[in-house]
Amino acid sequence: MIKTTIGNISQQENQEVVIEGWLYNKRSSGKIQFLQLRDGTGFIQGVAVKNEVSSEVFNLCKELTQESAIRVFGIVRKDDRAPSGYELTITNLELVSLAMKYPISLKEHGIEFLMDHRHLWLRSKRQHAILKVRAAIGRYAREFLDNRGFTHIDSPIITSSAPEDSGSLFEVDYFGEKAYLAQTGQLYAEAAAMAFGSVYTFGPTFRAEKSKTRRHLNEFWMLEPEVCYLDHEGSLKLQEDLIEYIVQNVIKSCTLELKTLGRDIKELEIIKAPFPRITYDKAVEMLKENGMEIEWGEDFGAPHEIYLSEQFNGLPVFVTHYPKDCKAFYMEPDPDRPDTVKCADLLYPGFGEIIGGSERIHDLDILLQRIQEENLPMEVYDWYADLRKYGTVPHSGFGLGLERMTICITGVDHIREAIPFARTLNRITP
RNA sequence: UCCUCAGUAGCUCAAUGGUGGAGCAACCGGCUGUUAACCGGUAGGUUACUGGUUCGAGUCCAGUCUGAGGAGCCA
Repeated sequence: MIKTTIGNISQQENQEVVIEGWLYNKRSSGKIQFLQLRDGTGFIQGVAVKNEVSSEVFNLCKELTQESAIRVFGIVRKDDRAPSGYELTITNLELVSLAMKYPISLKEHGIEFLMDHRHLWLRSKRQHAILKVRAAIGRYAREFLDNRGFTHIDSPIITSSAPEDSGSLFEVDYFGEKAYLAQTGQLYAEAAAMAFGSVYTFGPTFRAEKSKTRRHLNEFWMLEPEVCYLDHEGSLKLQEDLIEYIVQNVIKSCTLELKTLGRDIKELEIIKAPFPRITYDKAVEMLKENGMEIEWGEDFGAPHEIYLSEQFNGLPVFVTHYPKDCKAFYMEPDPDRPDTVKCADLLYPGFGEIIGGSERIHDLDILLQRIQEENLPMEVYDWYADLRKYGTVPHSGFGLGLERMTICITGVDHIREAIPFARTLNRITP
């Protein structure tokens, strides 16, 4: 008798094993019961035949309710009728706990109902697959950077200042003083980069925007690499290598999950560096040629980004050198085009922006001038300006949205399914 | 914040201004290969809330609440 998991079941063919899990679903005839089991690592069907098990076990099968916790003993059989290729011929069954009437059936449900039951919805096949992919993305992102000698630095979540002049910060009380939940770890990453060379932060960020779209969360996870002595072009190379590494490894390790999600693998296999690059100027030109309304100097809306993202044979595209008025104060102006900055957004086909990044201003005077131009409170950026006083160097960084990356790889249509417990405009529970 | 739409059984949805129904889930029974199994039966309702029009309102009108889709903001 071997204790095993469904994920490893192929190694136990024709052996008697025990699986500890839950009843996902059940179908029965008078003398045969099909138990759909799950244990967190996968799904498998257990078959109990009346003549081949004790009457106690067969009757217990009949009593089982959806999501009851059970310990299932059986022999692993290869079976072409099974979606995963394997079945379990049940020999014995232990009830760990009988589930009460389970609210989520396998039929259709509305999104409000499902989000109200998110704590249970996580158990369903599709949600399970999405979150396995999300975990893999985070794992490969860290692996890629760790392999390149990056140091993982945690930036604070409670901060005293607003890095960008927006009213999009969640306010918290900090011993009687106003503080805010971080909407980026970038400024801290820049400080750490000057100490460690290449760093990244990876943590939750918060935006108090009353966004109501399939692309926005009020709490989301962001990977923010920051590298000293790295210019704009070097940053783009790092970004495309990172995306390629994540996508190609997820294809390999999450085959079953992507199949569950009905994802077309071919669309993912072609995601390999280098990615095409166009300037903002060129992008505006393309949009105008397509008859879309846009004037130079305006930032792109969702329809613009989607259109641009789909013009490059299924590859993500870098849009570089935006007008400086569209972008954050800390971005390095392009000496050849001082009205633009050395930045890039990476637009994923059919989705839009998944990365935003730039070379940072490293010159103290230019930084102070930009802070002034944007009417930002100078005292807030005191320590940030310090980084330009003591051995300043050119450096670049970017932010990758974990949930957006998850959408692009899984193909799910709404970002609330790309995070375990979404925080959105109308939802803070469960 | 703006625009659009919706709210009826636990869930997903029907119901011309005229006796509120079905499928699934639950419960009882049947079936030895089911893949959201199937078949028969039972039970299940303050039609989101408040007010109005009407002989009569789930249905029409006004307001409120809740949610969804889209826009803006961005990762």
